[in-house]
Amino acid sequence: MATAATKDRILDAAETLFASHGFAGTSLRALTREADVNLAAVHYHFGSKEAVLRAVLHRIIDPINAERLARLDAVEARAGGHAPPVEAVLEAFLAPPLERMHTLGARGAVVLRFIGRTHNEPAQLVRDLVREQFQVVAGRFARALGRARPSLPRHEVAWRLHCVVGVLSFLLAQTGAQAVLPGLDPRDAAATTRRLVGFLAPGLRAPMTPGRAAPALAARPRPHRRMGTRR
Amino acid sequence: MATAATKDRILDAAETLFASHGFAGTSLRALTREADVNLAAVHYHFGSKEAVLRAVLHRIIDPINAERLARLDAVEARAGGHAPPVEAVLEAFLAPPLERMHTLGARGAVVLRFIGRTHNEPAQLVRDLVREQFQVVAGRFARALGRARPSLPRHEVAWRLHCVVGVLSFLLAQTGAQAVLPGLDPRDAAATTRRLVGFLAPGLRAPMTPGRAAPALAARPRPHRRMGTRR
DNA sequence: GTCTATAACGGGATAGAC
DNA sequence: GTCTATCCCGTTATAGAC
Repeated sequence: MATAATKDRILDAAETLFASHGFAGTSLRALTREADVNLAAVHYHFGSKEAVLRAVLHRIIDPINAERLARLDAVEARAGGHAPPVEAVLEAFLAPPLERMHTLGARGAVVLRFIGRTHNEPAQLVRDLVREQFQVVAGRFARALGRARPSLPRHEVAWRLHCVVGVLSFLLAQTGAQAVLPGLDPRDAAATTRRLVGFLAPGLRAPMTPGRAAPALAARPRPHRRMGTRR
Repeated sequence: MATAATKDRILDAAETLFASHGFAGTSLRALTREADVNLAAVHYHFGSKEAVLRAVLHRIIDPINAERLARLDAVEARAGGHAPPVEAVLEAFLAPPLERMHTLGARGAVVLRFIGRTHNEPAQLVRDLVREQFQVVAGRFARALGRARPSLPRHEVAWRLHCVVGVLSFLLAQTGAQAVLPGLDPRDAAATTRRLVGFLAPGLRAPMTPGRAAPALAARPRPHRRMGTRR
């Protein structure tokens, strides 16, 4: 069908450009140039720039979140009534986006960057849409992690999961960038996942931070203030 | 002096708007409205929108990075030839931006969000400027962490520091947002720092991830693929 | 469904009076 | 140093022919 091709070309181009320059930084003309499509076609198929964004977001994020939930189901089923270990829950959360790289082929790197960016997009609209789609997933994973670490207050678990999202989105956002991640091969999703789990799981397993911290923690530079007042 | 007031009002407004809507999402007209300044004044004082960005970036980031280095100096001096503990190095890195909140008063929350955003700004220009200013700091902290964990390959240390930046920037970017961080009081910098150190230090202390991971880690849903091909 | 043409407006930048 | 007025271009969106 020739008509579907146009629509998909628009979505592909939008992915690429939004991933690289953000929503506000991408004009519809740049989009039509990249997609080799007429300007009016965009409005015919989607109605507005905002609608294009919504479509792109769903196409990318929905399958990943579905896969996350499916894996969490599997992990919990395997644990059979018990709380699954933190590492398994983490992997169910982290692996789906990382593995997306392969199933998407050439578009993989772009999509990963897109996902990474969305969580910190300046455009309010983008963040709202993402949060909305993400809410269910975050809730289920927070509960799973809470069961794995019952000694932690619920808000602490939620906060730590939030940190996990921060790391993931930051790394994804730089996919394909100039060697910022030495030794990290974005095409080896399994290795990246293991590495991330290895880094994050200890933090999730850590006990509550004590009011008074480790000995060296009190080390502040004595009156040495060089923070600079306004010039 | 009445002339300096205009320039500073422009910088203040730029901070606020760039932090909220990003570089591309902020127009010079919006800027002049916020600053209550004439459009031509912006060009007189700075020359271009890009130059405004550069000025704002330096005003915010330079003192924080200087403070980071000063604290790292202090921490290393205290260790007296030995490698300072991971926790102390982490705190020297994390505390300065978090404490900035206080010294800046009302502008504090805005500035924090700005810092968080810049690391993931869609605009290439912003990321380049930030990377340039950040390079020296990142290098010194990576070396300090490497000395603290001599058994880790250098690129692994760099990668983990990268993850730390990811967490920090993600949290900062949401400063002042709608209760996304339950239980985290952005005005108590010391508590936030402790909490972050408590979460991140275990990951930095962790040994290299083994090729084959922990038992539960192999848990993948068997042919269950629901990742969704393109529709 | 796809095109051209254009509307209606906002963008950054600048000239020149004061 | 600060203003008004204006240039010129790019922006989203739409009308209407094909």
